[in-house]
Amino acid sequence: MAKTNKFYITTAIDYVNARPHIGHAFEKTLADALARWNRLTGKKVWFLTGTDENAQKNAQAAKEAGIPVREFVDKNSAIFIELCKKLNLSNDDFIRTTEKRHVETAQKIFKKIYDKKEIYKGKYEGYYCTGCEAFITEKDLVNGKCPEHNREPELISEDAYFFKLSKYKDKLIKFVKTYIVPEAKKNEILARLENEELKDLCVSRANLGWGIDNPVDKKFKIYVWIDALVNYYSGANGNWPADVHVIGKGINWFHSVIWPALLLSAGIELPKKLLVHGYLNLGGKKISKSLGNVIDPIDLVEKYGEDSVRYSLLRCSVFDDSDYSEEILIERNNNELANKLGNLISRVSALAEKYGLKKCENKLVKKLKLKEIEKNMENFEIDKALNLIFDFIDRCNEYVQEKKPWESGDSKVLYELVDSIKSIAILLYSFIPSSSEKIAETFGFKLEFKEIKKEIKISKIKKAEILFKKIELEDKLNKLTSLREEKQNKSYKYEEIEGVMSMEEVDFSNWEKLELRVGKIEKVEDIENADKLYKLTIDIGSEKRVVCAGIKQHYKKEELKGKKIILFVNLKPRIMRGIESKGMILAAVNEEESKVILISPEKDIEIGARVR
RNA sequence: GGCUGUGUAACUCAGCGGUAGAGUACGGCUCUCAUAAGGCCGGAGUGGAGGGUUCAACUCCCUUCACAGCCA
Repeated sequence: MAKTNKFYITTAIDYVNARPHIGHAFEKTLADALARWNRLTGKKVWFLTGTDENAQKNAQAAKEAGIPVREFVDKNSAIFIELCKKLNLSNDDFIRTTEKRHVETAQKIFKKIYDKKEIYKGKYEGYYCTGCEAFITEKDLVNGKCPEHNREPELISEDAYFFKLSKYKDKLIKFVKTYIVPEAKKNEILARLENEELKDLCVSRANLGWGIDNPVDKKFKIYVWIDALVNYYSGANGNWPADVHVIGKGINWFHSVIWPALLLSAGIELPKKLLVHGYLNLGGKKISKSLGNVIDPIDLVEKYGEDSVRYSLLRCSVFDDSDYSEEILIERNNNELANKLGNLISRVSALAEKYGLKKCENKLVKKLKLKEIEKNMENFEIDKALNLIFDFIDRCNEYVQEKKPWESGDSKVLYELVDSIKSIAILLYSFIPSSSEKIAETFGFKLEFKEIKKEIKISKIKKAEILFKKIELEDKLNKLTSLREEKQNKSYKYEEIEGVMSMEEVDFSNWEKLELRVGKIEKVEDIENADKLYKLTIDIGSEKRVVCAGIKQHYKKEELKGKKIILFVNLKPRIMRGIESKGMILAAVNEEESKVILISPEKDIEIGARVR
């Protein structure tokens, strides 16, 4: 593959019907790190991100909020722009699909494919869910409602425009092999391409007033495929084809199959790579708005600073799902940024101020695996590159310990250390840019990749300011508690809507879904700061469960221990006071809740017995 | 339901046919240049479960369980 000197990278564009969550921040930060890295290594970079604003979903959300759509999307996309600034992203452009440049390009491409007779008019019949913005098949309906949005879809039979996706199957199979990273995600698409029949794709929808007009038939709008995907092309600013599209695994199919097919049809060059990243989980649960476990990334940056947030995000696995939480951020900030890196800068700058530097061969820097880091970055393995950089930081701290420059006053050792720090700061520039800038300023070097190989110029060094403040335990607890409460309220609300706790009559199939079993309480523990809750460890035969129960005011620990009770074992787990509660024990409760009486089997029976 | 992936120390994860690794947390020792930081040592795991292939399996194959994702 010929090496070009340009690097065009994009992120997925975001729906603006809600505030950005941490997943958005993750993807953008990943892309930014890659953009900055390539810029650093001398490429001409174009980094594009943006918002998807033409979706009917936005019109709907605006209606619910009671403001004009235009105003609604302006306001919300502004929040995404703010997020980019807060995260110190180096994006060269920010595209909004309501912009003229995009609307015109999308129409041009639609027309081009239409003229080629690969978009044709046909009939579409089916259930349309306005939440999904898609037709859903009858078998996916639950009680006649879309399971994801809990609303009834409309039965629509209408004229529609279709794209001949099927035509490109073979070309796509070939293309995808060099396109998708990582392997697992590639195989997923390949398997489907090879085994399933490609159906033609509906590329129009009825004109409901909001969206991009279908250029060949004003009764229609352009549907999301062409509308949204084309942003990468309309925002390319002469840099097409894209070198990397960074996307989440949920939209792999669209980017691996639909997007290239559209481009092939329109006679446009194909993008080079598709980086499919994993999702962030919060406490083991998928982050989703409906669950209410959203961390607002803008708040996070305001609390902890952009580099701590960026670093903690970039430390997550690129390809696999990872756990993310405020605790993890704090841990990484304190241990890695403050204790290891920050402290190294601090101690070396102090020693350098005192004893000065003396030029010599830098043996220490040989332990830096530069080639490997470069290779990792080429393969988008940011997490691995960071591992290697931080390994080297450890080596530097060990070196200080070993050589004891505070005793020897050895200015050669200090030279080696400062020169090594130079490499570290340059390598970290893509990840924690403003911190790298501060380090460069302290030691007087330029943040350019080629400087790694050059000897550092000796200059007068002054002890550095604190780079990363440690986050206090007290702060940490307060913040986490408030976040957690917020989460609990939201998720409780969600459950209510679901009707799980409602008093309506239920039919047998609903009852059947609930799994009640006999369990034995093995352990009873207090939970810090909780005056009503006990943490119970319950043996249910097949396993042991941790369940939180609000019965502290009604039962003593001794009363509970060894007791056999009945519990729900297939309830959705819930985080209570930071403990994941996997189940709920049954109790009879009177109106004013003064009496809470646990339900026990009337005679002895095996642990794990089903109650029905 | 079909397909794909994941399951390794208390936690977060790495590795991968050849005597189980890192970081954090925890316990002990130690230095004092530094952000009560650093360094050293230590405990810790029947590698989801069960089979098979092999001289040898966490690593390959099969089955099973749990979780996650995709199904246009």
